[in-house]
Amino acid sequence: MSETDLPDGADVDLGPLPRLLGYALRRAQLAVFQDFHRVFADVDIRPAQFSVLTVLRHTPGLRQSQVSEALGIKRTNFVALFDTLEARGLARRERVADDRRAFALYLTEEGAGLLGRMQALLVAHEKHFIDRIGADGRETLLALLHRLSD
Amino acid sequence: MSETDLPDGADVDLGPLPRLLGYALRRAQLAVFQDFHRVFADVDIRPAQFSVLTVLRHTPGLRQSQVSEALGIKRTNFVALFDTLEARGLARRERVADDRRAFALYLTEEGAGLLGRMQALLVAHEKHFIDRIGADGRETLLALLHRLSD
DNA sequence: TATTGTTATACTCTATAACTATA
DNA sequence: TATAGTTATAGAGTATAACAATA
Repeated sequence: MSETDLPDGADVDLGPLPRLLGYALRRAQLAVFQDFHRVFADVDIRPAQFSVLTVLRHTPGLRQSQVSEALGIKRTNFVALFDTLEARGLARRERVADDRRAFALYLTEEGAGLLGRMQALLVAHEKHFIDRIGADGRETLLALLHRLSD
Repeated sequence: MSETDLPDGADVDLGPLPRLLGYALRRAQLAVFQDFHRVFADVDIRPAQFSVLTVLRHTPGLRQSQVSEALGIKRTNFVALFDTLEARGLARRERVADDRRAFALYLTEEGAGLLGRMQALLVAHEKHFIDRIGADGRETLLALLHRLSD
């Protein structure tokens, strides 16, 4: 190994960094998203895509701008994201009768089916972290996170 | 406004999404990083740059690979990041005597000075969120986050 | 042979300006 | 004039492969 007494990268003391909310949040989010990618690699669904499909199942017929704004995705970036879902046959755009500029968004049957099958993956993914902090820890964490992002 | 009864984007019900750890973490991290950018815009320092400077103050003389690995930054991406800090005169590379492949990294006096002045910004930034969740909430949150990112 | 730092490169995510078709 | 969706584009952030110098 090393000739010095210096620790290797994994053991370096980060000083005050782990006490900073932003740093701790970034590391935690990275860990959770990495697990998401691992679990959902088979179905080739990324977090943002999953969030869109989930919103459409919960509230079908929302307009494109409503979905993108609610999820914090710029409407300009939402276009390609939804194009991908549509090209895969998981969701579709439908013209709105009383405003021909707008699209109403829906899951396809295939999209609903895939989302249904993904619930098992989602449970496994969440469980991986509930096992670390407990059900109570999860509730506490969610409440604190919501108060940060009000 | 709209002719329909549909809520606008900000009021769309996201369904089960806010109950998911990954989603809640992403939204919280976004809120905190946006505040970081707002507070540190004047000094033109980004979160990753701040983390490097902070580690170098706490442990001067670490090798480039140690810093990048400890912070979860690929060594290949660390090069340009540190080049920027060096070009701004905030940090420097120094050849290591017993391993001429490696660089030891240090803050410059200017870097230490800037980091010192940034402590006030950092306190204001953290306070913005401590005001929302309380000092106890912060301790609880940090503990939970660390257990997620073990 | 392995490691440290580097370059080149590509892919995702995010952000802004400008366009179209409708309202 | 304003809005919904779109295109083009540019900047971050992140990932891999391959190289030079050194161990």
